Amino acid sequence: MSMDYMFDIGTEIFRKLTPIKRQKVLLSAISEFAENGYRKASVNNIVRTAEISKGSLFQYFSSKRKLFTCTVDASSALVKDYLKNVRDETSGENFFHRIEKLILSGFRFIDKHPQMARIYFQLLQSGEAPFGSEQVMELRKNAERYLGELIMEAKSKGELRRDLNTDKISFILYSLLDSLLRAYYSDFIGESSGIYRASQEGLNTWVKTVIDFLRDGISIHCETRSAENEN
Amino acid sequence: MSMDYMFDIGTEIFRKLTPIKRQKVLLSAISEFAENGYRKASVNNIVRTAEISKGSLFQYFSSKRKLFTCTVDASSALVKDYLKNVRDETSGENFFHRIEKLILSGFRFIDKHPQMARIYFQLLQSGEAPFGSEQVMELRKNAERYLGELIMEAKSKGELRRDLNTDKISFILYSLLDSLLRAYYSDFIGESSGIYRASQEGLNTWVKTVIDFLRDGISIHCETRSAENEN
DNA sequence: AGGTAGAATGACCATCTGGTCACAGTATTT
DNA sequence: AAATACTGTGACCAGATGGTCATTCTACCT
Repeated sequence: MSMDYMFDIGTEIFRKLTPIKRQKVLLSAISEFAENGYRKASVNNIVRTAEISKGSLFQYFSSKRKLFTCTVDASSALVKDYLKNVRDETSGENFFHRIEKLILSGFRFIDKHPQMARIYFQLLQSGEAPFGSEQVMELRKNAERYLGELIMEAKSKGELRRDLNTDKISFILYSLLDSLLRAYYSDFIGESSGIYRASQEGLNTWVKTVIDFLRDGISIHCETRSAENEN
Repeated sequence: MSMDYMFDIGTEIFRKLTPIKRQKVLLSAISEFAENGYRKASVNNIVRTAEISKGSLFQYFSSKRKLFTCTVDASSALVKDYLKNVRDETSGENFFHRIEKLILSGFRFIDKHPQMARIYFQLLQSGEAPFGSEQVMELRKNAERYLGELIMEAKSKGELRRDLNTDKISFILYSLLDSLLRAYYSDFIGESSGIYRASQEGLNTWVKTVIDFLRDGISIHCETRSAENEN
């Protein structure tokens, strides 16, 4: 782990640099993009904080756009790592436990890599991407596919109802998880709900609420339900 | 309705203009902001499509920022209108029916005012606002409060379980609805799920899926559930 | 030490930005 | 008809943007 995520990135010249310098440049870029989004991010700022000349930056990455896609690639490589870890570590466990661990792992990712999280979030919903929306779509599709696999596995193990549409539930589940993580990350989404920078305990009760909701919904249950359905 | 949403907006001079001209200016601004977001939106473009001089625009709205907040105000006034209508028209109906109508009303809003919807969406999650995040938070809080009232009403009518935390469920519900509407609006969110520009029929099955999910969750139910809980 | 290949540099470029203001145009009042 | 008040206008401003390239510097090879 650690710095593997910045390997196949940038031009040859960039890859010849010492790891320290490479990291300094990439971290500067990540920081600037995270803080300002793609458009307002300034290459001038990046070269200043990275302490290199502008000419060098454009020798490392042929354009601002390219530099951005590289930072995104680095970030999504890390995300995939987290996802894979959760899947492996919870293999065989109950579906709802797996989702619980997935959420907690998401919180940890945000704690450790808030700037990458920010880039990722901005990208995934504002669509303010310098490249076509296909690549953004691909990121989302990957996540939904991942959830879809968990769901199918759980269905076959009898933990979920078989009549559920996997794709639709994947979408719904993704929306929910995404929203939780965003709320943990962002003040103006999460403050009212109390998720933003919540304590471990606060997070746990939130996760419990969400899992319960996933499991059973919100209606009055069982015998009573059939009556309620008629209105 | 129709054009009421652009009344108390802009400077005195702007308000003295003929409604036609006012609308032309505001629509130009809305269009530009929707297409490019706040930052990339260009006042030069706005004055060009509105066919006024730049000097005039800055006499109507003292700054780009002010112009933006005015378009947002206009949009959110319209949104409130829609919300209020749904609440009034479904008064007394079953909770899940109300939510269903709320979603459908959301789709209609997007159909009729796609540009306003875009501005609203961008604002509410990218946080790329020219003003403090408090105002953005306020928009979201309003929506959650609205849902919270529906939920409390339903609880008191015995349609929802009393042990549910209203605030948390409001948050979850908001996330779900927001995500649905976004998917209907945006290609790169909604294409994989098939919601994007879906037919009326496609939308209906989606709404049904979501409502069912809300009602009952995804686990195996009743007798079987207690066994499942143990793993 | 001299030569050479490749990397670092920052002044410079065209273009765009939000915003201003002296002036021109047009009603309205006297 | 003259004077006054108000609105419209676009050339112009300072600043920032992404990107370039002739030049300088550095390090390795002979």
